[in-house]
Amino acid sequence: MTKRATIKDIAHELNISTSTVSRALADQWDVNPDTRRAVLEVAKRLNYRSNPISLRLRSRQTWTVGVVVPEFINSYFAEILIGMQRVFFPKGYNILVAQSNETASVEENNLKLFENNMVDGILISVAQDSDNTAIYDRLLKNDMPLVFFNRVPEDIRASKVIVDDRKWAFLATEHLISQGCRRIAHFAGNGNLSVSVERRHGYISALKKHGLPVDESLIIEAGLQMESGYIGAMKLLQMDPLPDGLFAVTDPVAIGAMKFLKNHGIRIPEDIAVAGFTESPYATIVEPPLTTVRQPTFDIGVTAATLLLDQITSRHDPDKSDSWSGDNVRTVTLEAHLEVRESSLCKNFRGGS
Amino acid sequence: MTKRATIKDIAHELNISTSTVSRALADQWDVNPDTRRAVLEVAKRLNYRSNPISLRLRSRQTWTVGVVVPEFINSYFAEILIGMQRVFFPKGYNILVAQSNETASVEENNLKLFENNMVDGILISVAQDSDNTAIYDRLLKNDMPLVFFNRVPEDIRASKVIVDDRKWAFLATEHLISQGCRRIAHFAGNGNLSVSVERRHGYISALKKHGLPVDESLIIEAGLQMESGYIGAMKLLQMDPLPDGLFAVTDPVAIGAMKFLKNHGIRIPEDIAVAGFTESPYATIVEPPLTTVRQPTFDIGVTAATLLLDQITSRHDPDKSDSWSGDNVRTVTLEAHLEVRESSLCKNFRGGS
DNA sequence: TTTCTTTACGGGAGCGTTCCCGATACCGAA
DNA sequence: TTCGGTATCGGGAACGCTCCCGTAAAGAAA
Repeated sequence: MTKRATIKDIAHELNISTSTVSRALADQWDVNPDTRRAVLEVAKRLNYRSNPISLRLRSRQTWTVGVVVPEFINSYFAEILIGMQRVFFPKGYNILVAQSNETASVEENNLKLFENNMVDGILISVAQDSDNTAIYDRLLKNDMPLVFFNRVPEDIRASKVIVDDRKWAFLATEHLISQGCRRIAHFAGNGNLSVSVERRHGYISALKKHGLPVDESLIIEAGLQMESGYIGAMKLLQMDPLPDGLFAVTDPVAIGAMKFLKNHGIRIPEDIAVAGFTESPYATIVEPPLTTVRQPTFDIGVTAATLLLDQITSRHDPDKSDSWSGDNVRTVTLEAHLEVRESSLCKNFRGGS
Repeated sequence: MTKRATIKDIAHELNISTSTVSRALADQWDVNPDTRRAVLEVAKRLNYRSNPISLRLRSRQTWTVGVVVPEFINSYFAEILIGMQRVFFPKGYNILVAQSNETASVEENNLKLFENNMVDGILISVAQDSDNTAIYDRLLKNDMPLVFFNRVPEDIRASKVIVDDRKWAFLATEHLISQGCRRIAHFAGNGNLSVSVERRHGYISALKKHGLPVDESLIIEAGLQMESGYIGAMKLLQMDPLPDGLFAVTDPVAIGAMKFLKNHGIRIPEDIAVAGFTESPYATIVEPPLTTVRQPTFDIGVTAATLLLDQITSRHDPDKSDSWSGDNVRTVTLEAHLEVRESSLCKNFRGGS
């Protein structure tokens, strides 16, 4: 009852060797159909299931991959994780998840944990204040399969899965302009994070394209979460005149700002139009519903996982093993979608149909 | 570079046996301090880290636990998972997470996956339509450490971590009554789910205690997600007169209902006061902010994980091994908190300070 | 009959580690 | 000198499995 049947039990029962049982179970050619049948029957009767640990020891693989995310209570990364599961589970891989809590040192510990556990590969979206480039480099040098997604370091030669943050920030800002906004503020994320930098660039180039002045005082550097939205909105309120548009680096930031502004009698979108980034369920809950850029979260997970899986399997191929020439380094850019909602429908449309 | 140092490498380098190295690393008594020092030095130089797989094979433990949740994009279960991580990671255990998507068959597959992976224990919150009692029984009979949390089966003799759903539903309903509501509708979850049953009971007994009639037509059985809120609200609107209160089985249901009602010109809380259950970030985002019962998610995770850990470790104790007498079966009930917000502040308070 | 090939199976090493047990060497005591 | 004791170490099995290699039996080809 409590003891799990092993290959030895089957062998003993049939008076054959473990080798033969192993071959029968593995459906090899050099085993008599009769014995194979007998083996399978006994295996079924004893409810035999192979011991995954021994297989891992033998194959010198853990069949486990590690995923590091900044957090996963905001549904964005949770959805990505589901996409990754869809790829790895059918292939017999397990997934270990760790949160960096936006902290570089925690991220480093997570990576060490994964190394000690000898994961076969790592998927990572870097923390807000991360400067762990040296660690990524070491991992890559040690031949650890590694794929970045969503938040990626600039100067690392590794596979990445992203959306074109700059492009979609540009389009979101342009949308605000098209709605009649002329003084558009931007709540930017922290400096060195790829998504922050790119989205800020997109914002600026949209202004430039449409001949609007780039006013640095309208760019408020805060963070990525809701509290940052509050803080930014406080500064916003002190401006005279109030900007007529706001492009926030993330939805939570936008929502935090909206809450603060509404509490102070500012109407959205009439007084100020708002757009966020990275669709979340909140966007449809908040009032008015928030214009934002919807990312293909599930696909991001699937794509990143597939890239990693390629690296893992090709590593064991005798094809192109040690030479770096087997170029698995790819950057995949996925499409997104600008989800226009009421929070930004204003100005020339105001009072329209 | 690519090869990980083993105990053999150290032994070879120092011309001693692997046994001695093992003992030196394990800090045993019967090893010369000098050799121990030498071993540790070489280990450090070679960056030796023990191979977790071989340890698992030897110890006949996987140092892995499985967690089955209905979903984890709604932050509730995500927060619980973080609590579990806090317990297991420091002890060297890994966590495998699987979603049942509220489906019994998927849940069954998840459990089988965990069994095949030989997890040391399982934590589970059962799916909405689950009737996998036979499977839970089999797991328990096979000595699999098992702890239920949040959503638990009634008739299973296993450890459980819950909040008193009946009590808090009672208090939430009573709160609506105290606000002047006299015809309170209830959006109930599906029939057999523990939380649905208990919360419905709490709702009914609150009505009874305050001498209000229990009108079965006011109890609308839907689901647990936002769409159920829409559907319920549709039926609500057809009632004449409209109920003046609504207690929804979950926050998403409440929020879905609010959205529908607001779209149809119903004012909250003036026309109908609303309360939900299970705090989520949405509750503060939605307008008006939603009254709800806040659960100690992190503690639920910590508690469930601790109970499971106890079972796992005590199983390997020679103390009380095979006999069932070592009673690890416990039900822990954690406290919650009624979070009163504007969605339910009405009637006698209306127009007040 | 002899030789060769095919078919089917067993032996045993090895993955990395722990741990039981036996062996050696040295020391003081008889 | 001999003996029991202590400190230190090595040998080897074991965890469960795969896979390389060797080998026996049986049939086919010489």
